[in-house]
Amino acid sequence: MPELPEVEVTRLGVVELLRGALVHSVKMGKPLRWPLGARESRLQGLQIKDIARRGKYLLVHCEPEVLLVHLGMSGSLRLVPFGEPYSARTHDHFVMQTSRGTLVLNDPRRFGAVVFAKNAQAPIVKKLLGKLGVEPLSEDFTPTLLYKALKSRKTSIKQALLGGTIVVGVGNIYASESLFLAKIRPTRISAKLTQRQCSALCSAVKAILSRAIEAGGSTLQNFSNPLGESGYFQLESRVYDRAGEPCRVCRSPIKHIVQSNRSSYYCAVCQT
DNA sequence: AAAAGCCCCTGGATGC
DNA sequence: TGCATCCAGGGGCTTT
Repeated sequence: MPELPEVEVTRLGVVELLRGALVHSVKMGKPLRWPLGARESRLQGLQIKDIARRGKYLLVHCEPEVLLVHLGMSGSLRLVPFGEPYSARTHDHFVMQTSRGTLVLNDPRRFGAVVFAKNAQAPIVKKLLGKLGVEPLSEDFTPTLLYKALKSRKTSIKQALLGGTIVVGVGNIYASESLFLAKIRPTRISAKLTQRQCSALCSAVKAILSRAIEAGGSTLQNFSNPLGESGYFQLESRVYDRAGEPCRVCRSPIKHIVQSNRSSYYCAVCQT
């Protein structure tokens, strides 16, 4: 579920309420992708100063301690406001009670993680965040940066986008959607993109991701924010999961291919 | 440095 | 109804 927009919507859904909250207790369930890296009791008494995001990681800053939260493929956070009863659900694997409410990570597949770091300079932080590319919605992500980064890559543009070392946050859905908007086939060799195409792709990524954030996080399934608020309208997919259906621009059937075990969708007429 | 494969895990959809 | 198979929004790690 979670690509950058969903992670950002998640962040926006918890940051105001949790800023300033004191951690009362932490309870881990089944093992997630990585161990917490500290005793649960080590988190007791921490005060949440802010919640930031880097790529698809949420950074719960307690100054100097940091909790890195990743939603993996199937994770979601929910925040039960203080005073309301928390009732455990299947796959709740991280439960943190605070003075403002209970923050819960629910993750059926357990590819997600909550990792404790003593401070922002800790080795685990460097290991997980150190090689990440630029933020797609920042001014750092420019056509020039993209062009230069792609120049040395022999892999397809779809895989380069997904890789996360050039630009972060573009997942499998939005990669297909961005490439459609930029009129570039997912199979195109990265190094062969022209400057003009890089410019179009850079703009497309920014447009697709920011639109999805505004829409409240679009996904195939219903996505609700951590307070359980639904009502977000579903962002219409242009190509993702639309194999055989008519292109919304030219009506020719959308193609489906597999690239390194991930599905890609594109219009063979609109995208070159 | 870059790229390709493997793996972690559960659940829903599909097909026999 | 039961069971096997395939597929799914991610990404770190190992090997080439």
